[in-house]
Amino acid sequence: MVVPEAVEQEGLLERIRRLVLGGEFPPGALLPEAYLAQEFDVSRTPVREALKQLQHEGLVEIRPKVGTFVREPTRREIIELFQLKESLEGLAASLLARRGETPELSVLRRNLEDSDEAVLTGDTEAYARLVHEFHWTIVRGSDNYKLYEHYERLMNQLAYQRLVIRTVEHPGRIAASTREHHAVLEMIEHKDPFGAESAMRNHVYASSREALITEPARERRK
Amino acid sequence: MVVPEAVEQEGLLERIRRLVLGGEFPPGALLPEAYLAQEFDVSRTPVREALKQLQHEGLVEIRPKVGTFVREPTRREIIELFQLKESLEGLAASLLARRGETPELSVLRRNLEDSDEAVLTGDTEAYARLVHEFHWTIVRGSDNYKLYEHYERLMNQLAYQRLVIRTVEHPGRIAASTREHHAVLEMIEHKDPFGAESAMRNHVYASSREALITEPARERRK
DNA sequence: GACGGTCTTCATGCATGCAACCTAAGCTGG
DNA sequence: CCAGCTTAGGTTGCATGCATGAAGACCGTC
Repeated sequence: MVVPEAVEQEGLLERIRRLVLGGEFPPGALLPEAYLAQEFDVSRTPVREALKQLQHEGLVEIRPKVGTFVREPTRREIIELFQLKESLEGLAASLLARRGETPELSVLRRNLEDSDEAVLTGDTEAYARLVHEFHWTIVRGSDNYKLYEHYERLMNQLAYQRLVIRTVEHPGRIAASTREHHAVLEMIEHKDPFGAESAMRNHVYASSREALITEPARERRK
Repeated sequence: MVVPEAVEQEGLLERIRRLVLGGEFPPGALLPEAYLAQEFDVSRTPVREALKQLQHEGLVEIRPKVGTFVREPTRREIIELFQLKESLEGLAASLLARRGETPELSVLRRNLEDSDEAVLTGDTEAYARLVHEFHWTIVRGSDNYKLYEHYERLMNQLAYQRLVIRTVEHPGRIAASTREHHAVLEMIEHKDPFGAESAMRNHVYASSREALITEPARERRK
């Protein structure tokens, strides 16, 4: 699947998004247009356009005439987003299972081999990367680009990178997660859409529960 | 559920979106910033911001240095979007079935009564409106605002209004659709999340097949 | 008549300037 | 000492001007 990325101005949006997701600015911090403009050596106009995008993605909050602030999803929103994640990834697994032999399948097989090894060696960093690849490969393998787009948006809203790191650190979770991944791939290889969807949803649900346990219940700015 | 709508500049985005969805400009037509600016009595800057939003929603295509054009989804994209619709509405029905007695349930009951009457009297216009309300009520009743947001975005991409009109005109479809609506509500009232999801997905799938049959396979601008 | 090159026209992309407005700090009076 | 008001600083919101670039028309030539 081709993932077009216009280099033109999308670069700026990407860079600002990375800035926000990367945690360079703590949640609640002010993101002045002028600063970003100077930082990226452009004028305020394209910065404004990018920030408006990020607002619609839910990553920042623009308080009119006041400023743009880094937004942190509430616990409730995270739960809501994980429910969506479960549904979308379930759909992706189902669609992938319907397809014939695709390049994504060999990627998944290789991924699980590497994951097994990462579990044995205790390389949590590599494991986190492989988990990431596993999920994205399934979504890309669904051969549904609109699903891919919505999933991308969803992941951006989840500020996923910050969450998954903590989740992976749980000792027992890694082994369980790997087993679930194997189960998902097995269903896909058996061309069982329903089973694949079910396995995927179970996996996402279990994974989200872990993430929510780790996630402290913090609220801010009434 | 509260649906906040900032009146500030969202009004402009909404109005331009309505212009595009309403079919005032045929697909492929040029949407000059200057024209829109004059039409809505603002400068080009806010118009540009709104158009960039619509581009990310998939409603328009901005060809750099050339112009902004109304985009028509391809047949393949419509299929992809309907698959997403099936998944999201299935999730919504499932979540609604998990909830206790909510105001949305009485809305749905009333909706089906009115629908039955519209079927008898052959009032297709009222029926189309009721179908619209039925689906949105379920999504709102899911009590998942992120789902609501993604669904809204999905529906915008589907340019739904143009599609559903043609679908409803099929004679046999209306009766079947009503039966399916009743089945969905029954599952929800029985607090059967799995059954509700299943019934909803079946309904959306059947409805999408009708829409795709009616939809001519047209492609444009290679 | 057809083809190639140039040129005009037009729309976007971005920088900049100014006004509106919100926030907070400081000041004054009680 | 505190409360209310005033004022100054800062940030966004929008209008405007200019440069860039693309697409089509037009003209000259073969």
